[in-house]
Amino acid sequence: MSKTSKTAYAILGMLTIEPMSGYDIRQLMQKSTAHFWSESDGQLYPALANLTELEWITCKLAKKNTRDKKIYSITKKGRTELKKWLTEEALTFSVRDEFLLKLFFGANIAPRINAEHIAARRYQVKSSIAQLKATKDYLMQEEKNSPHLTYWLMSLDYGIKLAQAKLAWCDEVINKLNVE
Amino acid sequence: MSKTSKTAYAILGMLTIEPMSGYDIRQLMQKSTAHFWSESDGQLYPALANLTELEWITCKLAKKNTRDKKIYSITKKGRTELKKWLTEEALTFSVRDEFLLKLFFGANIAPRINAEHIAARRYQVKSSIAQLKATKDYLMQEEKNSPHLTYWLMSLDYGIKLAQAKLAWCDEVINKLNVE
DNA sequence: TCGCACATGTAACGCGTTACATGATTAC
DNA sequence: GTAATCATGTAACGCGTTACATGTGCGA
Repeated sequence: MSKTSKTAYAILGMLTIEPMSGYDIRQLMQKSTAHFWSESDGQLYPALANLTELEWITCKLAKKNTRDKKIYSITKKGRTELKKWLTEEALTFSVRDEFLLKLFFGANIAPRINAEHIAARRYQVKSSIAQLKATKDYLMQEEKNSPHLTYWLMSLDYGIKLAQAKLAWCDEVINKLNVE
Repeated sequence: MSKTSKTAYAILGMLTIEPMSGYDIRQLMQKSTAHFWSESDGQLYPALANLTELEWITCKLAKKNTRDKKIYSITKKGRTELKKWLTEEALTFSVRDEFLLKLFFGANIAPRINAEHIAARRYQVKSSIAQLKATKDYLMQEEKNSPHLTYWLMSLDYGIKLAQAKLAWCDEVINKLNVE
């Protein structure tokens, strides 16, 4: 197991929800953790093979009509490793926001162009709020009894709160640039 | 020039503030853009050499006492390229927050442990707010006449607003976990 | 019948980090 | 005298993305 990559744990975590295929995991990540964590295909599939070899997960072939599908489940060993990781302090945190980097150097171009960039960002943020809220409503209806619900809602509320702060900031700075 | 890396532009932008050494650029990044953008030594120094070769920047040796120091300046060509980039829409945006990933899977461990993680995070966020505010105060006093000030304050306000939202979220979810 | 969603993977590439190497100066 | 800061770089490594390869099933 690699010492720095968290891909394995992201997979293990997803498999505590229910047994899933690699494709399902990717879909679920895009719907649920994308606003703070994501993995690409090139990470996911090799990691699944590796975890199977380690016996942290097992694989069962499912015939879905004529097409094969690999359904992965977490093992006892896998659960132990996951819990160990969940208990440790989180260290990895990285952001790279090209938009803010450009704005930081905004004095080099016309205020109008910066204002346009902010307006575009505002639109994106607004869409993301709508999407996060829709997911929240969906979960509260469809996953009422899931033991995961509390934590899923927490991570969603985090995303919503941050996005709302971003929105408020956009409005504030657009005003500042327009009066200049 | 690489098509995906923004290191070159981050350097060019910094050099529009004033001529600087590689060491200065790194220091400045850590003090100013770290909350949304950063570069490591292994990116910075080769990029400086590369940009000099392209004539987007120039290099002058400064004798600081007996020790050599390379002071870089942005060229006209460099300014043109920077402005071009600043005008284009920002595309790169990535976050990886291990803390939130762990919380998302929090149902697998005791609520108390999750609460502890959140408390640790709360402390970090609080420190970062203090630091961002201190930087803001410093800039408003010491850079009153800089043409960059408006944009620097905007990026700081972004960081402060977001951190405050994070703080509010921490308080909210800690309460939720404690009453359970 | 055309395109999209489902489904699993591999290979190349290069970005970005970490550790290493070196040495001067300054503050305690 | 010794630890921290100033100062510049290189080399190895591997994480993570992107593009490629392949094929099925289904709805319009």
